[in-house]
Amino acid sequence: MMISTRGRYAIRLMIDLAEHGTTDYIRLKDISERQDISQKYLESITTTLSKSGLIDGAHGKGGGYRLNRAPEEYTIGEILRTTEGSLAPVACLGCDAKKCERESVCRTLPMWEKLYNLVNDFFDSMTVADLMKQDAAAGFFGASL
Amino acid sequence: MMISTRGRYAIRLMIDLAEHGTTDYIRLKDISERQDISQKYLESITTTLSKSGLIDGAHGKGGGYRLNRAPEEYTIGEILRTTEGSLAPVACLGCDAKKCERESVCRTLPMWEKLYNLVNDFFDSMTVADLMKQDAAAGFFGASL
DNA sequence: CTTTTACCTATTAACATGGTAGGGAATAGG
DNA sequence: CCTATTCCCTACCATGTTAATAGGTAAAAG
Repeated sequence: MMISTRGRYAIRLMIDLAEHGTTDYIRLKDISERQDISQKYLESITTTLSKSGLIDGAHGKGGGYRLNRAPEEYTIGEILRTTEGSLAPVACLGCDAKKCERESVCRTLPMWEKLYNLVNDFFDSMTVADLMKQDAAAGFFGASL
Repeated sequence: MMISTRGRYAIRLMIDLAEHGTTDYIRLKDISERQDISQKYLESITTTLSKSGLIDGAHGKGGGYRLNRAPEEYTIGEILRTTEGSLAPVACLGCDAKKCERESVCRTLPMWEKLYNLVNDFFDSMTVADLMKQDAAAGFFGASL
């Protein structure tokens, strides 16, 4: 397992925001009902996204959340790295990497690094807008590779 | 995190076996010392690998473990799937996938499936022999992609 | 029949995941 | 000002996974 519910819910939340609010603020309550995710759990995710500047929150009546940019300007990689911390496949890579003393003789490190790049490039190559466009039944992913 | 110590140790163990024993059995004690991994922990990994037919174990004096095939006939994907269970990036994919009722309307599932294939193909495209050949200081991975 | 090795079955400490609970602070509308 | 609404913040918890350790049993060699 690599991507937890946090990251996956974050993506669904961003898509929901993109679909339902262009300029208006969207209440968490509505997103919670539409996406069938606990409002309390969503709160912890929006807090992270808001602090990182991905979304904008407004208090009080008429408040809620709103995207700060156009959907095509959010890469999935950015969303996942914000909510999951790092997409590193092993402990010796990524932001909170613990230095390994076998690093200089490690025969597998180059492999992990290559995969790390592969995964980052994969997620950075698609945006929230891309996921909106696709039809669930016959996604455009089916064709290529 | 995606690959735990179990899978990483398994790869190192297979490389060690490939390097030190062509026909002879290699004692776990020696591997443990060379790789600096607890012998007891290695035991739990060799049990899995042995049951799946990747390696062959022999009791008593002169016993130990041995590869069943040539190093170039073991893909890294096979080793990792054996020890880690599945390389699925999310809970709704892989061997122990929990059926999701949103599957038919899920906008992100095709993305996870594509990544899943990407990761499996990545690990299936390289063998134990490939990792043996490469020099740690300047691996051949550095060049491509 | 003793040594050496693999093999088997627990148990454990630490950590991550996936939430829940209970408020506080700000804003809008009256 | 007052009240409802909404985001925001801190703490807590139940469960599962990870990364081992412990203590044995079985088989093979000599």
